[in-house]
Amino acid sequence: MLSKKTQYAFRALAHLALQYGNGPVRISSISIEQKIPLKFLENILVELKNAGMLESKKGKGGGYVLKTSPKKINLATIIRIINGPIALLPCVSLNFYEKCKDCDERTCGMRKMMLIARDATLKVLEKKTLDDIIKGEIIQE
Amino acid sequence: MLSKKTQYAFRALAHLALQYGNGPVRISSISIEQKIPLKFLENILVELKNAGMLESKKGKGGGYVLKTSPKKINLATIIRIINGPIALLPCVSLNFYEKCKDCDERTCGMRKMMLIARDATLKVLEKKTLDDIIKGEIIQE
DNA sequence: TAAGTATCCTACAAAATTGGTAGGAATTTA
DNA sequence: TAAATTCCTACCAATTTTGTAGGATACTTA
Repeated sequence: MLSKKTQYAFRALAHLALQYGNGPVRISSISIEQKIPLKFLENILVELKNAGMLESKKGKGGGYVLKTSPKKINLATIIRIINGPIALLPCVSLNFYEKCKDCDERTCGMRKMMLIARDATLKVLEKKTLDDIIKGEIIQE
Repeated sequence: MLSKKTQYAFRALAHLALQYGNGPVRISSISIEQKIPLKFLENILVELKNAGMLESKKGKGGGYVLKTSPKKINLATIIRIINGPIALLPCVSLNFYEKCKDCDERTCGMRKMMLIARDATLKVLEKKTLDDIIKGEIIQE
């Protein structure tokens, strides 16, 4: 399951996606509108910035902006930055690979299954973007 | 990611799958051959038993046995017993559903994406079985 | 029925992770 | 220089994970 932190990250990014093109958005306004603890949100946004997903500006008129179009930011990338591996086992992770001990990868049956599961999940998460999320939000009258 | 406990469960179940039809297998022999801490393994096997996946017999000649054929035990079921939800968010979980606050499910774009991801993952995990795991283990000469 | 064998139950606890807070430093704008 | 805003370091409480300890319960055999 995604951590609460990751869910906050998604909400914050969706917020920024809706404001894309309108200049910097302050942490405090994201915090209030999305109901995310301010100081916790600070940490999250800095992480996303260090990972290259956001740009920031300090001082008056400052805030955060998506570095690229919401259409170019896929969900797998976001999850990897804040949550970590998407695969179910370290030994089948593309970005966080770790060998498991007491197991020969050539002969490990579990690994083979988890590879198939990972590919199925990734196919979705790498295709869907922030833009798909905000398009999914139906505006009520 | 799957917890270590879940990985132990898989190893123990694969072990039992290989012995399927040969009568009860003692915890201690699984513990030794699969290198799983004995007392921890006890807890895991009791959980699997209480969930209806295993049968046990006490006393001499006792041990654990798969209740049904390895072909009928799919990976999603195992994960749910020991690890919990497979979905990435509680609000898209079939077996561990929880409503998320501050979000209208009819209009939540993130939920829609996570539903698609869940379905893709489940399609694999519900189809693959313990038997697929042991068939995947190539015997070396 | 007694001894031996094996699972089952309850409780505890160390270590790691998660979720969050505090306070101030650095930078930008006016 | 003052105000606004992000950025950095450190800390901390709650929860989850990964076990361990010790004995109770049940079954088998003699």
